[in-house]
Amino acid sequence: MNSTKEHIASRLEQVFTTRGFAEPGVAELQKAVGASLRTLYRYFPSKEAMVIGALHYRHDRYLSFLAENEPPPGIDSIIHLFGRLADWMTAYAPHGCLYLNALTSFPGNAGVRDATEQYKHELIQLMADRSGQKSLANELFLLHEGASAAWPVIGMQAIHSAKSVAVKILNGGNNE
Amino acid sequence: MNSTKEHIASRLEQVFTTRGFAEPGVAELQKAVGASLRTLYRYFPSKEAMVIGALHYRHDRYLSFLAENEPPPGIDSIIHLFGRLADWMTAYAPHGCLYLNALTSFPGNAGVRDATEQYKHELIQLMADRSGQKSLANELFLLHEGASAAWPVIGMQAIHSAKSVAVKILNGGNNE
DNA sequence: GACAAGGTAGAACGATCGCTCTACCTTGTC
DNA sequence: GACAAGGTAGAGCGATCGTTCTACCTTGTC
Repeated sequence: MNSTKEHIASRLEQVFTTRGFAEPGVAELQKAVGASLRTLYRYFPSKEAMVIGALHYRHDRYLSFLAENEPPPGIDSIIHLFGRLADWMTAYAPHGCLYLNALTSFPGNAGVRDATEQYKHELIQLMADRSGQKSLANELFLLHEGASAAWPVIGMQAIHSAKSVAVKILNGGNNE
Repeated sequence: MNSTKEHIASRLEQVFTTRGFAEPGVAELQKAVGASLRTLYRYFPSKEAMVIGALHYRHDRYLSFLAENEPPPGIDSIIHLFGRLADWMTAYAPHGCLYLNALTSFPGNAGVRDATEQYKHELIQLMADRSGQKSLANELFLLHEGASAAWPVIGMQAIHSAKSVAVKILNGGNNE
């Protein structure tokens, strides 16, 4: 990705994060991006492309954010993951998970749905790898999504509850 | 609420449920409602009012749906609740929780935020009452929100995981 | 110093948006 | 049978939407 495009994607992510997907028009996006309308459309030829570009940019950024100072697989790795999630939500996600937001704003959009599918599979795989317990991957993913989704409603309590439940099921031994 | 208004609210809920909040314009809402534009605006004088009207209508409907055949408080009541949630999502919520959808479609809207706050508090109270364990109310609410939010992404697996985690923490004894 | 690549600024397009308005029809009441 | 209440049908408002376009300005390369 060339650097102008990357810069634009980064700004787009920021606008969608703070303003949602439905409310800002392309004029507002352009102003926030700081480039001309023509340049914006050169790299992202429609509003839909801007949305999907922002999602992919966020995904890459989130994965490397999670990986910082990552301990070896096991319960500590999951605790660390939820700690990173708390930092992420605080810093970058006032309105919750960007993917879920996009999906609910454009329920009929195929591009958004595909991007979300990919995001989901990679995260479930991540849960399996980092917990070391494949059978708990779905439950851990649910806790992750639940915490992100409930964040705009109950804030840090969402992460706290999710982490606490994660520890319980990881210590439970019985993997059902 | 008079019956015309109630009928309109019911149809509005249906449209927002299936089509989201951002995509349908007032013209589409009117067509789905089956009333004239003038009548629609008589009862809900703006699109925002239509959104909030639909949310309140859904809330009442959801609470009485959950209450059907409700067992006495305890673990069975929570299991029953997640069973009802599964039925609800299957029948009425292809794109997840209507409140979360509204909140993410209009992150800046005060009316939507207030309605969601009220919804949240009533559900947390419900969790406390039905589990009989006030200290688990937040965690149970998180599981409920997580299941609703993850539903469009992983479907019934979301409810299954949430219910299974709920049983684990209710049986765990240690309420942290 | 000609030229292509890629940038800015912003006018203008047709379509659609939320919303208001006029004109008329039905129904129940006195 | 006059009248108010509340309904339908749908044209039309100004504003905004996503998108395209023209016109001009850099910058690096041959």
